[in-house]
Amino acid sequence: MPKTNKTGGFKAPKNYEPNRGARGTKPGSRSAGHRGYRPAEEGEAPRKQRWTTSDREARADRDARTGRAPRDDSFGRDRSERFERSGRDAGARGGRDDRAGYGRGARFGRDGGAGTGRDDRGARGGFSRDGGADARGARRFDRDDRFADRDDRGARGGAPRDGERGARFGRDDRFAGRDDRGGRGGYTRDERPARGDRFERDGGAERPARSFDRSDRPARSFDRSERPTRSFDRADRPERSERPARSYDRADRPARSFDRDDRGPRRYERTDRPERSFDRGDRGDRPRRDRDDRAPRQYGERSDRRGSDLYPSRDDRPAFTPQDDVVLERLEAQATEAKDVEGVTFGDLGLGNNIVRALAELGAESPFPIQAATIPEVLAGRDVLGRGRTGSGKTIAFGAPLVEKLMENNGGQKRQMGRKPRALILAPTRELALQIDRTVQPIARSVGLFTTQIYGGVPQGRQVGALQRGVDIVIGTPGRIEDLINQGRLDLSEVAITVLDEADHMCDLGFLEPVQRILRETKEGGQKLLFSATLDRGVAALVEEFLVEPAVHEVAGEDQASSTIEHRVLVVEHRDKDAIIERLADREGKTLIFARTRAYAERLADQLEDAGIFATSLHGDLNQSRRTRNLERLTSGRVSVLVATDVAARGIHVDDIDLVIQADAPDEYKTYLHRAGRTGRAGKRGTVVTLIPRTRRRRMDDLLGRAEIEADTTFAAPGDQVLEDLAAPQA
DNA sequence: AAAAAAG
Repeated sequence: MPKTNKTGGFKAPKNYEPNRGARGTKPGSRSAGHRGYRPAEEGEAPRKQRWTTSDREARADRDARTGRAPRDDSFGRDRSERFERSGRDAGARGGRDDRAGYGRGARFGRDGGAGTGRDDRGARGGFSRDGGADARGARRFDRDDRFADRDDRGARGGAPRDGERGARFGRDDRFAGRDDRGGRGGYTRDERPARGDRFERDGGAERPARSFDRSDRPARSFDRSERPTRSFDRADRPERSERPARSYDRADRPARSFDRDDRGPRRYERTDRPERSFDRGDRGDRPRRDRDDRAPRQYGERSDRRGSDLYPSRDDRPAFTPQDDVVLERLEAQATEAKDVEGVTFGDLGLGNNIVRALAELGAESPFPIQAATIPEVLAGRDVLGRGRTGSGKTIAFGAPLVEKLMENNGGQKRQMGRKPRALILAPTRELALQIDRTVQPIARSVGLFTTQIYGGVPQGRQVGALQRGVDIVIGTPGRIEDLINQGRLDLSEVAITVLDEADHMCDLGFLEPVQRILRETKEGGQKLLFSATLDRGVAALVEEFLVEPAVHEVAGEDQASSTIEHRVLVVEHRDKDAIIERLADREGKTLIFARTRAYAERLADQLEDAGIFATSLHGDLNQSRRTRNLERLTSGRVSVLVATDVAARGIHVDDIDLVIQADAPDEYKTYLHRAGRTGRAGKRGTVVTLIPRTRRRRMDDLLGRAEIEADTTFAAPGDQVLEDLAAPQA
């Protein structure tokens, strides 16, 4: 057996950035406290330490407090030795050490890294280059040629792609590499199944559960009794909207639909939730199964419970202390309805002419409800919590008044060199930071203010340069911002307005503390704005420390029922999963596929490409330039399918995605809502298809219940009509 | 599991 299969050894080193190593930088970080740290041996002098001792202490301290696993130094050392052996590029990967556990050793351990994967293609193409641009260019052509070729190719049979197409060298190599890796000589493409075999092992997360399942057979016979409904369901599909098939499903949760009708926009105000206790009791009947089979779920549920009050939780035990109750109360939102803002203009809300014009140029002629609700509050200087469905215009809701306020407080000292930033916008992903800047920058420019992006994954030189010239609004991600603060290159002491986009995500474990530290750097008494599509008590830690009597706003009637998104759940056999995804993705229209891991996202993208579908991937194993480029490919329509991890789940806006496929179901209902929010934007129709194994049905039902989503659940196998229907373009 | 930090 190949030694690498556990870590997905065929995966390419995504962050390999050949241009860095080519400059002759030293390999890997060697400073104490870093993963690759190795005390000087082999007569090696300690490397330059970029972080100060206090930085590292702070980090160690934080790691301890967040319960992060101690760094695995042996692994790190092992790896860094490999890097050294490979004799290049290790320096380029420095900062990524934390992520490493991920098949990195495997990737490099084999043969010094050459020729094992996609990235190396590019590397090989540009090995002699001095700058990354060439390499990237070469790679792009490589890809594009491949697409161009595809049409000519007709059947992608076993015809080996020979070297006659120089531009595609990478591809061929990749397969060669794969053979190697699998330890399985010279199969042709037709032998693909072998690959699936390996993948199955890879996706084996469900495997153990399966054997358990077997002992749980009662559940299965139950399933069987449901089977007939499958054909029934299909026959009925035209009237799907009526959801006849649901009725049997509903038996679990009778109160839900009732509840729905009853519910006003302020869902969280409901105090009686009969169905919940019912649920609990039901579960109590099978304690054993819950414990053994679904430990992770219990965990997930718990965090939901703790974190939710804008969304109903299915728990009626007294889960909060009096102190929590205060927070709960503070989070009660004022609901604004669309009709409340009819005829209101941005000017009416208090924005100046320049800004109104800039907004019009961005396509925002009149304010959306969330904007009408929050803009006056922000202008009045209040702290604001804003919740609005994805795509409801949150960026403008905070961006426009923020600019207006900065302008008002300009005090005549405009555009001073090296002036300190006066506003900060934090986002959880780089893509989102970029996207926010694309909206905020034109607004800021319209009144002569400057923005800059501060995020990782790119050289900091330009960012530092911009700061030295002086900017008014900093937009970025926590890591680099904190880094620059520690370097003394970013001073937030004049920041009077701070915005947290996707605030609840920023409060997730691991994100919260950097965010808190950053907020503490900002001006005391500064205004704080928290926005998200799913804003719940998870933000309490921030609210308590930083917000003073915040105004809480949401948009009335913005629940899933009024959404333009249709939700479907497909129960599939694991072995069919890839084929089903392939069928669903082979369609007109833009499709976004979510996978749980980077490796799976990459593999799926590969598979789809191999099937002749224009697909690409987006995840944290790609370097930033490729992340940006791949996202742009979907935006521009050069590919129609993007396979992404949850890096793309929140906030990312791409026009006209009409199908979202969840290759792996999310663990949290909020994740579901955010992923689903990538489609059905601006009132357009969209479909969300979630693939689950049958063992996950109940868990999925619970999740949908928390998200207040009604979804049809059907069994599906390759060749089923339901797949054709779902793949059909949205009307 | 993923995200976010290394001229």
